[in-house]
Amino acid sequence: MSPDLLDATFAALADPTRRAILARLASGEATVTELAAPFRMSQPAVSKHLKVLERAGLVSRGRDAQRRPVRLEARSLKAATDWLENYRTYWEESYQRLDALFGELKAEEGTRGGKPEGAS
Amino acid sequence: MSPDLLDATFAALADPTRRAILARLASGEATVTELAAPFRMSQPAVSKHLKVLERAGLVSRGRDAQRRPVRLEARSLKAATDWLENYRTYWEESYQRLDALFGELKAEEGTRGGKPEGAS
DNA sequence: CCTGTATAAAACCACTTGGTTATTGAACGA
DNA sequence: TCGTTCAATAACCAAGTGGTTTTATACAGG
Repeated sequence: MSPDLLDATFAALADPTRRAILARLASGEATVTELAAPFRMSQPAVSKHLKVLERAGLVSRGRDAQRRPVRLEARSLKAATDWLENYRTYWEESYQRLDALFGELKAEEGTRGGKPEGAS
Repeated sequence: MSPDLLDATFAALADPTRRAILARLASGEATVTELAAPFRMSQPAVSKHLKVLERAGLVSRGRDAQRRPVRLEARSLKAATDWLENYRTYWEESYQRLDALFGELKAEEGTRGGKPEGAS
């Protein structure tokens, strides 16, 4: 995933209204007015949110007469999740490795030459 | 995870500088000036980014004399990832369920009473 | 006690964001 | 063709963001 897309995706997910829109879309396509209804918010406001979601690739638009149905774009949702998952795993591993090392050093220092725990 | 924390977390992750800071922290604690060095950016700017990361719980600060070492907060990183993963799974499942249903309906309609594909 | 160092805080600026209302555009239905 | 409906665009506004420079604070060490 490109950094720009990551920026756009996380930024898109950072808004509760947009997360609610995604949640709503999980139960099927919807038009802009349908999406706007529950939000006590004007139609243009929702259109703006949709544009943000679209720029992040989280959503795509169809065409049905004058309606522009919105649908979840599962693929790019998965891409974003995978990215986070991979990085998180890596970060966590590094952290734990360092933490273990630090713990070892501290233990050594404390006991002056008698490693207490099962340090490899 | 509370909506506010989700907002803060995704917003924090939406900035490439902050993601780079997290990546850097995976290889160990660092001070503000250490973190600021590679970024051709002033120290206060980095301090602001750190405050954003801290508000999201992604990072915590220690105290070592006048230094304030920053460390990755693996736990809340995991919380965020888990949240996304759960929701993504749910969304994707709903989507696929609906998509399959839609495919079935279309097939029925198209062939007028002779399901062509292996629809269960 | 003064000096240097590490960080935070303040004040400021340009740009973006999330919202509004009003207007325009596109497609249908009669 | 005319009105209606769904959505996008425009123009605007308040508040937030990401950066700056300058100033203040806290601590260590001679």
